[in-house]
Amino acid sequence: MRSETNLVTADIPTTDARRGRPRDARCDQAILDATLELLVGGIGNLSIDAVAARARVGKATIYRRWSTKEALVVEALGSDTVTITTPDTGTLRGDLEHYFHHVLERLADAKGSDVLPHLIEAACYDPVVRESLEHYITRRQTPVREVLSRAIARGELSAEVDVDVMVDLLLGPLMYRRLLSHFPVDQRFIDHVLDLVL
Amino acid sequence: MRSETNLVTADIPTTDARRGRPRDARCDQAILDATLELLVGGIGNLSIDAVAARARVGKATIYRRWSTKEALVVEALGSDTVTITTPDTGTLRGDLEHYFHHVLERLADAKGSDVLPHLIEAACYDPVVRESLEHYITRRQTPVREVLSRAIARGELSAEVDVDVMVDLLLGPLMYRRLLSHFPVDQRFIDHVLDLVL
Amino acid sequence: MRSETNLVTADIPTTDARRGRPRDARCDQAILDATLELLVGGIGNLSIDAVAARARVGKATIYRRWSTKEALVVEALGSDTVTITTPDTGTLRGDLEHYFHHVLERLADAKGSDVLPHLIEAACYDPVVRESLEHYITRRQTPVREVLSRAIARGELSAEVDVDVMVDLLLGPLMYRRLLSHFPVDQRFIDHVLDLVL
Amino acid sequence: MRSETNLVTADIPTTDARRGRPRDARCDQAILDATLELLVGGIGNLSIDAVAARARVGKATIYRRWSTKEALVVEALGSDTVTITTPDTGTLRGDLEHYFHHVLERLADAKGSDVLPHLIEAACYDPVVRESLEHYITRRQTPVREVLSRAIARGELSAEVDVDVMVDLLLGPLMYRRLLSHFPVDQRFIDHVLDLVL
DNA sequence: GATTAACCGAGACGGTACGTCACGTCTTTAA
DNA sequence: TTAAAGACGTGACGTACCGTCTCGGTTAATC
Repeated sequence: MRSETNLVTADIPTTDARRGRPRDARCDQAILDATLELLVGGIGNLSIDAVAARARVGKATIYRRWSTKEALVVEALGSDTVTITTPDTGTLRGDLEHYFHHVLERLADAKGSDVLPHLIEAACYDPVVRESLEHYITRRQTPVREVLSRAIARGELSAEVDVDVMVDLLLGPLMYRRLLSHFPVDQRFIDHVLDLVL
Repeated sequence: MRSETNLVTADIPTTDARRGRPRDARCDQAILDATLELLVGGIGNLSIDAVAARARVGKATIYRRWSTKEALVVEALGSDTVTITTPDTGTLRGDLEHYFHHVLERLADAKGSDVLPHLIEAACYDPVVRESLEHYITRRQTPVREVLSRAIARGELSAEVDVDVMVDLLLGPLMYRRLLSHFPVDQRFIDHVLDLVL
Repeated sequence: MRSETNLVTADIPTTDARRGRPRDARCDQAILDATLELLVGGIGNLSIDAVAARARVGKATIYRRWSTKEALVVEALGSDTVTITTPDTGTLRGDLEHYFHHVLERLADAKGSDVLPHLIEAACYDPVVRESLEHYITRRQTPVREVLSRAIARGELSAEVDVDVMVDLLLGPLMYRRLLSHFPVDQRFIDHVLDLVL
Repeated sequence: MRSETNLVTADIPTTDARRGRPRDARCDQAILDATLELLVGGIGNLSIDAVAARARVGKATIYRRWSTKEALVVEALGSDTVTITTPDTGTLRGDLEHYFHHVLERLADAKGSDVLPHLIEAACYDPVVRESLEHYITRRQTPVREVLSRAIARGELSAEVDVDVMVDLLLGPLMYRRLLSHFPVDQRFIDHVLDLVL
């Protein structure tokens, strides 16, 4: 399974079929778990040495799978399989309000987290991280895209609307305010955005 | 001058008047120059040691002035005094198109730059950097705010619109797409955003 | 043949007859060849990984045969079957001069070789290597012993002389000077030694 | 003092006079002490990490002074300032017997030590270690040389005898037997050697 | 003019983490 | 059972920066 969807793993030669001792899946899991556990202390305090120690694994075993710390972190975050449920309230506005409500909660929980900003920076250097990050982001956008699609199907939204742009328009302001502005990201802000966009 | 607007410089006691040898202004400049020169290689390759070596300055001379690497970088970027002109085409749409045109150009120039993302991350840890970053961002938003204000004055835009939110709504999607998405930031995208927001 | 004289090989159970796949003799040869080839770069750069890679052999295949790197090296060197001829010039002095002449030539060839010193060190840890090293040394001493025996038989040397000590007295200074001193090991030195000992 | 006689220290630029913070002599001592303490466990178990930890010193502080582990060990051994007293019994034979008696004691104490063999090997690679090792060896030979000089002054030994060769002749067999032979290095052996040489 | 205090360059200091290498063992498929 | 391949835990390697600290030596304002 990992070999199919893996975007960030260090290159595996895969010369032919599979020769030699296969990788131990328990190692993958132990490493990812350790990463998530250490991640709560901020990505700045997350060292490969620490992950290796906590996962009771050699460092080489980590480097064999992920070429950089960020690649590892992205995958660890991705394995955080909190299923994002797609709301269905009947109206686009209702669905979005529902979705943003959850987002606000998550923001409040992990407020001040430096993980995403760090990955954004890492993505500048490492195209693999970049790709993986985009993959992660896309996954998180899924509910919004579905909500929008349904709205178009219902005729509530013009079929001419570019869903990609619409997603950026809904999520971009939120991210922008959080990362770069001193204004609060709260319910009032969400309402304003929805008022203006819809 | 520096002492007035400086937000990130390390505390200077300046207990009384000033005794002892005064700081050498040429050092400030040499350090900032060295920083800008090394910054082209990415902020990841910018070490204090390297800056000190290139500026032919002791490390302590840097730390005496800036408490962190990011504080130094922010100030070095601040000396990048490209004045952002506020367009005035008569219509809000025209003004914004004009403004975004410039932004696109800048993005194309320094594409893939990691400086802003890095500062965003640094701002998570260091409130001084955060403040300075917001200050920098606000400065860059000035033209948009002015354009919006004029539109409201002209009655082209409802007076009820929250300008702060409107700014996020215009700039957020752009930043979001640039940092997190694989979709291109181009004229077409700008048009779409303006179509939907206005 | 190997199984008879082998002193350092890892234990082979050979419990009963032979079951399973028999060992491939070509592996032995490939490993020894690879070892000798890599040995020219110094024993410090000789890793089991490298030998395995060069011999196109699994590491386990090496460990199955030799328990340590040094055991492997000793055996590889052992295949260096330069027969040491015993000179017979009629006089002890002449025989020894003849023998040392050859030794000087060999020293000049492989000067600076680190193999013997390394084995000496390895012998400190591993009694098997120690034994094998002594065996190797004894083999190289054979001509001297024979020459001395003949001298005693001829009455040229007192029958009371301890041949073992005499051998150390002749070869020790040479080795000592080569390994630990900055003085040259040359014909003049040999002459001096012979003058003093005989 | 160190700066005068130091043979193995990593190159100090010494661009001019002395700029920058001078090296802390206490670090030198702490490192050498730690090295000697750890050396009892064999040189194979002596890691730079361990020395640094025990000396409560950063690894860089070690590498700043000694480029290799062996260079460090040699200097540590050299700092072992057990003064080797020169015996004076009145006769050459008596002096040498006295000296060898001490040597045998030392051998018995540190029997099986791998330090010297290891340094001999290291000297093959690193000319600095080689030089330093020779220096160390020469220092240990001092009593023998003095004893021989006195014997020549007394007329007990021909003035034509090359002292350097004589030293090799006396010490070489001992070292040779210890490192390469299975014969014991005992009083009997010493007596034999002295009988034959004198 | 002497004192004093902060500056300056240089670079040593104790640390932390890095990414690599080799070790010797283990685990797979294939012969 | 051996073979090739290569993953595994371990542990040391030597390097790079970090931010702090000492040096000898300036450079003014104060005494």
